[in-house]
Amino acid sequence: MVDAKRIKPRLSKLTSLESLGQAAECLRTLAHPHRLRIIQMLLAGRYKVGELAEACEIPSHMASEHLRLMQRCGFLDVSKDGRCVYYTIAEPHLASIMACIEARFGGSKATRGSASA
Amino acid sequence: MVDAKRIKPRLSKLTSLESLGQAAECLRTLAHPHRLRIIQMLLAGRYKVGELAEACEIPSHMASEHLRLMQRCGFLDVSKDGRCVYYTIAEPHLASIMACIEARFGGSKATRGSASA
DNA sequence: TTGACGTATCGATATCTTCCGATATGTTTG
DNA sequence: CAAACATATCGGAAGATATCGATACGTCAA
Repeated sequence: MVDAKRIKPRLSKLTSLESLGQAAECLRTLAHPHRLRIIQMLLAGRYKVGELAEACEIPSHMASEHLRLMQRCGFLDVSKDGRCVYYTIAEPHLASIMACIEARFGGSKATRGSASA
Repeated sequence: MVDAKRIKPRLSKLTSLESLGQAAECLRTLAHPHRLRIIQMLLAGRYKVGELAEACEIPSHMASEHLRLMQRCGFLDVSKDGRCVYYTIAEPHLASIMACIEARFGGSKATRGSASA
């Protein structure tokens, strides 16, 4: 081995740029303080749009837009009850990503056991 | 269930909007296919700018910009060797976040054991 | 029905990001 | 020294995103 090349690990297991593109889209959707808070709340309980908006200190029509964005990329599900609308977590991986984020940025301790990193 | 209210968990442990703002910034930095690939490679080995650029299929001056971005937000460290420049992972949490991303977006199998879905 | 309420949508604007070509810097080789 | 090389920086064009006020829609109560 003439080469430092030997150290080079299996590039074979790189995620395809296409998949990374999807991942990047999801991360961009995630990358907003109000949306992070919404997800954090939704991982912990059931809230309607107005409550989420209030917790984020934004008008509810803006919470609505954030929610629609996250719904359209598969993060959330919707259900209506009278004139109230409830969104729920649809993508289970959000829990572990949120755990990573909380591990790095303080906030809350792990919700219940099973924290990954 | 009249008492959906009962389910409301401690909002007390919400991460502050300020911290979520920082988290969002980091996520935005992460949210790019070429940057994700660069991080994935750097988590696995040592590469110079040109190699990273080639793996991302971009001109190296663009890899350079991505690297600078990630360095400025604390993800990477730099070291020079002759006319080559090596970047290395400076933020240990990147490993766990990358693991989450890989768990969700296929690409590579878990680095060691613990495969999820 | 009317009005109040909760949520959603629209159009415009301000801001940020990505990408590119051109060019600059620093390093090694001849 | 000059030329080749690896990397970095600059300026601008194109596109994406955030936010806002206005307004529309569906539901409930009187």
